[in-house]
Amino acid sequence: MMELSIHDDFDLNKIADSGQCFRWMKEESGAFRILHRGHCLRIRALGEEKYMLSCSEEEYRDVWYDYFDFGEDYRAIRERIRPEEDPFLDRAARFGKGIRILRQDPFEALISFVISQNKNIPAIKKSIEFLCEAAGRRITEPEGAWHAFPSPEEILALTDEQLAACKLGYRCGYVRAAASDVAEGKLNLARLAGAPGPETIRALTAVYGVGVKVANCVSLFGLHHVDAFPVDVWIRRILEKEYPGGYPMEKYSPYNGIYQQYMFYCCRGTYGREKP
DNA sequence: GCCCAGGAATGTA
DNA sequence: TACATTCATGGG
Repeated sequence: MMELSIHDDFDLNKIADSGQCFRWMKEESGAFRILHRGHCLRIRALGEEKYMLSCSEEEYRDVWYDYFDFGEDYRAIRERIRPEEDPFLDRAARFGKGIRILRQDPFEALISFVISQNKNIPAIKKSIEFLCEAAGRRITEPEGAWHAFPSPEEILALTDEQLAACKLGYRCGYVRAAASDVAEGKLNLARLAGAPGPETIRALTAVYGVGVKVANCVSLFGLHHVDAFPVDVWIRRILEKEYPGGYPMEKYSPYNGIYQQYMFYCCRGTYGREKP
């Protein structure tokens, strides 16, 4: 156990609800249980920018500091927005203040966003949990048992029936193809983390079942290319309404992905109904 | 029952 | 290149 003070943007509830991670679980105590690379963390807000974490200081330094991207100054990134030039984005960023882009495992992000296509977020979470229970390493702790996200090989070891039981529908073949490309080395995610954006999108969209939108989600959430800009149905509606003359992508480079998250969090589910 | 979901592959003109 | 259709399943 350790206590932590964070003075930069950091809001657990907003991050959990931002659509970038699917394995955060809110416990009855109000703490979040987070699974990441075979580690399990319970974290709870204490108020006054203080947090209680269930890990050792060593594990925090080795795993969680990086995961939460605490090396980045999100307040400074928000303050680059000029309210007089872009009142909508300013409003979205203030509403989404506290969101960070997690440094999630690239393979987990790849499979998760392949599964995400044409599903809503609760359904995505269920499918991913089914997949982890079916294929992921079981980890038992005093606080309970859980399953790590499976490796490519562990996914490939599943039968078609086992994969279908995860309620992946027509995405079963996509998941298998993505796992296979990574297992065979045709897709080198570690290398792409340091590759240019366009090359990364090209390599990802070469995978069967990965289109431009999923490729951008993997770039942003799995490879931490914070300039990647996923356009889903909600972002498309937001851009059509708020930026009829076109969204100024160059102006906001290299932080387009972060601003996209503010817009997504702020407006998902509202456009077509009412304004934020 | 009905419509839609952090879409992509495939077919058609 | 630009649309249209199809895909499997669950949430609301």
